[in-house]
Amino acid sequence: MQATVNDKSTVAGLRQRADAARNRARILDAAQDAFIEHGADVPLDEIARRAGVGNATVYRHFPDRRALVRGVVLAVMERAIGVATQALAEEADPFEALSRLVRDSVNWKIGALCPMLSEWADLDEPEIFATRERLDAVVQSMIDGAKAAGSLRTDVGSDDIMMAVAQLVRPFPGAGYDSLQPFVHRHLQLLLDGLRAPARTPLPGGPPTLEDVRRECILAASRRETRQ
Amino acid sequence: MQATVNDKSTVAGLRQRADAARNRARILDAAQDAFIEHGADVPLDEIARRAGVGNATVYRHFPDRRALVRGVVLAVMERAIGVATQALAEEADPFEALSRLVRDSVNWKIGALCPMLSEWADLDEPEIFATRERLDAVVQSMIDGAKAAGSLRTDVGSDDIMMAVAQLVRPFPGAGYDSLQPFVHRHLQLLLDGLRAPARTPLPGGPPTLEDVRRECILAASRRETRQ
Amino acid sequence: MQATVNDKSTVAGLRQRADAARNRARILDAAQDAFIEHGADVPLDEIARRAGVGNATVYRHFPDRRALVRGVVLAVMERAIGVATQALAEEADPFEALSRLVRDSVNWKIGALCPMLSEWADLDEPEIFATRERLDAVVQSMIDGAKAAGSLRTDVGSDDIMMAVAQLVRPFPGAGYDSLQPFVHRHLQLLLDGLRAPARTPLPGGPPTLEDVRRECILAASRRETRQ
Amino acid sequence: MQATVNDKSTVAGLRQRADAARNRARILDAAQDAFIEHGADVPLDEIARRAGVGNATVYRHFPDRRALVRGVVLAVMERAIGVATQALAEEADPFEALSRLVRDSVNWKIGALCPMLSEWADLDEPEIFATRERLDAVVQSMIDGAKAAGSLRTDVGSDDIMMAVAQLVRPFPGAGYDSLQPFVHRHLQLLLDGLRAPARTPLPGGPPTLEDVRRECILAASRRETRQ
DNA sequence: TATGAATGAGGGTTCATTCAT
DNA sequence: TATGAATGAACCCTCATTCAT
Repeated sequence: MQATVNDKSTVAGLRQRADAARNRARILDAAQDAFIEHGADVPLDEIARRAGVGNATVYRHFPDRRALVRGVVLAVMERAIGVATQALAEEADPFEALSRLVRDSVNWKIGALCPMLSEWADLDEPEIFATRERLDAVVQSMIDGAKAAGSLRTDVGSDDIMMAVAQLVRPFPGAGYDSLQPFVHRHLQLLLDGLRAPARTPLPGGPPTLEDVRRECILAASRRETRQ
Repeated sequence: MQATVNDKSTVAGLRQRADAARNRARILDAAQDAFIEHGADVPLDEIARRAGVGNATVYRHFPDRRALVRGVVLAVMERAIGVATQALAEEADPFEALSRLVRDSVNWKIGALCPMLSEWADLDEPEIFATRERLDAVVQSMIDGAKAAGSLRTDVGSDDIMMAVAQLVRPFPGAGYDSLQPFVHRHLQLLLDGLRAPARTPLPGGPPTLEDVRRECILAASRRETRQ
Repeated sequence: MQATVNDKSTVAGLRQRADAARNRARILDAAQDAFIEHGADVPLDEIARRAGVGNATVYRHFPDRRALVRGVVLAVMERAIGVATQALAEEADPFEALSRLVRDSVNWKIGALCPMLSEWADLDEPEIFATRERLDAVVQSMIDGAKAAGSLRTDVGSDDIMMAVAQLVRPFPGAGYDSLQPFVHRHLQLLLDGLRAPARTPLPGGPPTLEDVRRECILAASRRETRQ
Repeated sequence: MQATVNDKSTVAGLRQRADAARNRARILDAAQDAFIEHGADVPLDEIARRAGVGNATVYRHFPDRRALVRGVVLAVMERAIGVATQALAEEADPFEALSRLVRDSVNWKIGALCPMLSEWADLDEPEIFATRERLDAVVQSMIDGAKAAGSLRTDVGSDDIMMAVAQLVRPFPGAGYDSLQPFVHRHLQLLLDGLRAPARTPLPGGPPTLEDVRRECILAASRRETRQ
């Protein structure tokens, strides 16, 4: 599964040296934790230090911060797909499967998706896009099942839910992941209760998608450029 | 009301110059938006640029980042108190008052409270503390009324709600406030639906407070220092 | 005596306002102490603070740091001339008069001449030059008398002595004037003992003058420019 | 001998790269001259420029100004120890050995010890302390010998002499080392003549030590803090 | 005139990135 | 390939100087 996450490795099936592969994995792990704890702006030297390699080694594996963010984001989404797939397979009630995914989001470290929402990720990059489609697909099947079973309100979309979860499990800036612990499971539960059918009040507007957000971001960015 | 938010201004009744007052307000506004969009670590030069003043002018009004954070946090809380007080006075149903406060949070920019949870804020500073008590008091009276009226679930606390709202209306990093528009009102409505009595499922743990979060943040920071 | 020390004041005999004159004196006093304690690079705002005036008032009286340095240097030299003249008049033995001037140099704050030796003073400026000539004259008469009396070695010049004194009473950088107290009077006494006739060993070279130093400084500066 | 002066180099026998060692030496040399010419507050960028390296390279070798001051002070003291030891070994007359050390002080650049008296040096740091003890020991043995031989006045201490020498060979601020040439050897000779036995006049007070100066400096600094 | 306010330039320091071993 | 070293740009903050009241 990790094998699909490659930057320079396994180009044309070229097997990379064992120690190089090990370094790559250690860098990704270190980066994931560092992103969660310090945000996407953490010094790369800090990541190198955590991984126990020289800073230039980080650059060999990931030419810049974007590439590193990309690697981490792909790894996290793969993990999420795994969790969701398993939940869907093991839970009879689709709403329960969704709940499990949401509640578990702290454990599979959806928080490491933070940089995905920062300026450092390119959501349109093909592999990111494809992986996100696969994640969406499994979440969507949960949602469809739960709506059909009458346990999930029908006016929400898959991105509605994923975005709300991502917001709620996002650590406060400069605070680190632990700062969420006292609240996050309560917040997620409030959200799940709000998602239950029947809907207590209608939601304003229609279900938007991540693309809508991206459009806004791009607009905002261009406005910012103009201002300068 | 804003008059209580002063750092160097109106000390001992000394009227400050009109242009200085104007600059101070512009800096606060710029800082508020910049904190929301980029977090508490945004370069002060960026804030100066947005405010249309030289960087040293920022330092004249606010001797360091802490002072600037303090000014923004105080201003936001004052605004929130105003909104909440008015809602409480005008709405017959206390849950409706709470809903109005929550829905309006995008307008009074609760997101600017983010830096309050960073290392740059001192929640124990007297004026901050007093203002927070006043805000808590009015929110708490909403909550108490709504619980008494049987419209709000009884297992939530005031900080539960404020924190969840703050998370949901926080813009994506580097994205700007507008990026939330497609989602934010839906998310807030989902939250409000989840807050309705009767509670559909129990919340895990007991209602925590901002202090619990602060404690975690400080612990994390000290752990970070230790590691180095 | 102070009346000769003027920058913009008493232009064409125009009497300045009493409060302006008072401010000017306070600024000079504050600058003198600040220069002694912190060196010629002390912030002008600090001087304004000590003088109890606004910073712009300093600029009104002294358009830039050079002018302020000039004012202080002139005042100190005037004081030195006074001390020397009096010593010459009161002491029968000219070497004793010289000793008194040297020993007293700490009191009349020759240390405030520090900035004269920094990049901030222009020794060729007419009034500075003239005042220095007057000081040299009185010192020279002491020296001539002492040499004639056979108590001062004959191979020293007036600038030899003044420079050595200035060096010995110069506070250590960043240290302030008090740091000298434990040593300075011993050092000055060692110097005076070394000046006694008969000379125990000949001095290398001939007696140089301040101008020789200036020539070296200018050469060094031009070399520095070239290097860049 | 220089080998004992290391900060990061040769830790646990780890050989550092040749170019890094070269840079380190060039930075130390440049810093030494810059300290002599401009004092301990000279911009580090200026030092980097003189050394022909980027400013960040200075920071790599010396994490802050204190470390750089420490490196320079250690190097100078080592050099002084070398000169003094050799003089003591080669000169039969101990006063002559002392004279040679004093006259040579311009060459071994005792002036670079200035920052030792600023806020940037920590005289209690173990290696500094130990090196100073070694320097004191050799100077003291000169002095003891010369006193015993009846050629040095008995009321002076080792720090008396070293401090006076340091003062006399200190270049004028902004002037560069060369500006001293016309005077410095004459001043040093005057001092040596004043040091000869028998003493022509008694010295005021008792022989103080560097520690006395440090105490004054620290007191002055604290007073300065208090005033603010 | 005296003053508080504004500002641009510069110094200290960190960090992403490139280079040389 | 992996690494320590080097560097320039950016940020925070201070200060000399100018401006507006």
